[in-house]
Amino acid sequence: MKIATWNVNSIRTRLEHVINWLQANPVEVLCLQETKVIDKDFPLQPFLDIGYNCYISGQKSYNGVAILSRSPLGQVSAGFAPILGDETVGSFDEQKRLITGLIDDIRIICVYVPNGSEVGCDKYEYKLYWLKLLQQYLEVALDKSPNLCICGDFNIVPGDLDIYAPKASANSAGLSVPERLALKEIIELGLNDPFRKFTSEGGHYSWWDYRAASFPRNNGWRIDHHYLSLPLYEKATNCTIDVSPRKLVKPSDHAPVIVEF
DNA sequence: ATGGCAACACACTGTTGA
Repeated sequence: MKIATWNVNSIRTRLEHVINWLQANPVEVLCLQETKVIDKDFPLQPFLDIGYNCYISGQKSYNGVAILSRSPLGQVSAGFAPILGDETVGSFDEQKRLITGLIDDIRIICVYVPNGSEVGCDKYEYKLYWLKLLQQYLEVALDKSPNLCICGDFNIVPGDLDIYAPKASANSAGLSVPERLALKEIIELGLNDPFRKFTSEGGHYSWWDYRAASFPRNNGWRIDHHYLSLPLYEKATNCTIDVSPRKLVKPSDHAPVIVEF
């Protein structure tokens, strides 16, 4: 089984790329982020036509997540509130950043972690609190599901090997100590990064800035990840970043990442 | 230090992204 994640930076703009990619790479599950479209305008039919069930949670202009799956998902829900309750979550589900469903006995969670903008600003504080909620959410989810795969755009560079210029970017959102600590605490719930099971060297990235010829220079960041509970991690046979869609005309700034088990 | 590129909306400029 292959489970892929891809921040598409607008599903309507990237529709042809995603359809073509799925036809060439018929993964069981594709998790999408930054769909940037309200649910009634999501282009469902092209995905139904090629055999994917669609589960979507979108909003106007920003954010938005979706899970596409060859077989129907069970127990689908969006946002933190179905697990954590309205009182804990407050207004944090207004931004559509999490959707989940069950395939076989595997809990799939698709996330778009906030960007954070600049260290110390309101959006950065929002990101840190959002990560706290995610941690609480995962504690419950892991308790219920021994087989769990969370994947998406984490907007955090886990280690200095995961970015082309760690020192120059050290003060950027995505690298700060509190963000990395928040991710570490999430991982320590019992999750594992399958990319690092198979690849120990640096130079492998999933996002490249549109500006300054970042992609041809491979000036990238590895911020799109899967995290697997131990039973799944042990079964993982491969985890790769497919850079080919990033080479197309009008690409997303992110590349898809695929785990196989 | 700054800007560069792309997508979107109460659109031709401002905001967001990472």
